[in-house]
Amino acid sequence: MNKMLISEDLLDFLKAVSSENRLKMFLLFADGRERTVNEVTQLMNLGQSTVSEQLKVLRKAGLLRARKEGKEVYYLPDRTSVIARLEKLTETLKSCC
Amino acid sequence: MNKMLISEDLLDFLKAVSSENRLKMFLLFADGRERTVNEVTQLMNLGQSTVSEQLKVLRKAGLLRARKEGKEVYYLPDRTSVIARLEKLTETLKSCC
DNA sequence: TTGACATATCGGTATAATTCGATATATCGT
DNA sequence: ACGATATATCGAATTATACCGATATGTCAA
Repeated sequence: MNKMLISEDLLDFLKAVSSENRLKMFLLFADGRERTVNEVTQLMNLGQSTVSEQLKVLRKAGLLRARKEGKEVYYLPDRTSVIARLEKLTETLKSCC
Repeated sequence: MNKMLISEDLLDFLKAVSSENRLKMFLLFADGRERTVNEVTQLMNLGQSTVSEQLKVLRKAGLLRARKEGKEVYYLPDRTSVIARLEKLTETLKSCC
């Protein structure tokens, strides 16, 4: 009855948070404040290009959103999307229980 | 207030479910029934050694438990642990929201 | 003890992910 | 238009992951 195939979206979400650095990066936003790529680069111990790429991964996976203002790009958590994906994950995994 | 460092356990859990094949493997147990390594091997399109290894990953990550009976090893979902880790994840990720 | 079977481990290979430095692109101020 | 700054993209190197076949280990039955 339950054709539980795994959605692309869910898998992207899981891949995004399965990297320690990316997860740390995301948790920088725990205060809800937005940050520029440069700010994140300072806080992480990684090169600028790396941070840019990984923030993009987090964005495509629905964890962050990006807002461009002048020459800067502000990233911020995508509250709605994160919650939706968490619920989807919970529903999927709990199917066994 | 919230010193949110990432636990090894949580990361293992995330890595385990971030692979499509491992996730499929886990979802085979959606009916709650236990299965041997061989049974899982039949259902997935993978070699026996691969399945054995990946089931071990799922077990170490707290998704499955293993029960040995004679020469067979029965795997089954670890309900309690899955739920605990899901809650931990949810709590961690929702810190931003 | 031997043979058959289930599972685990090992060694190797192919593929994918992470990271970097260099460079390209975009925007701003002068 | 030019220089400075922020970010993105590219190409390459390194490292990690997934997978396989072969083999080892453990268990049972004869």
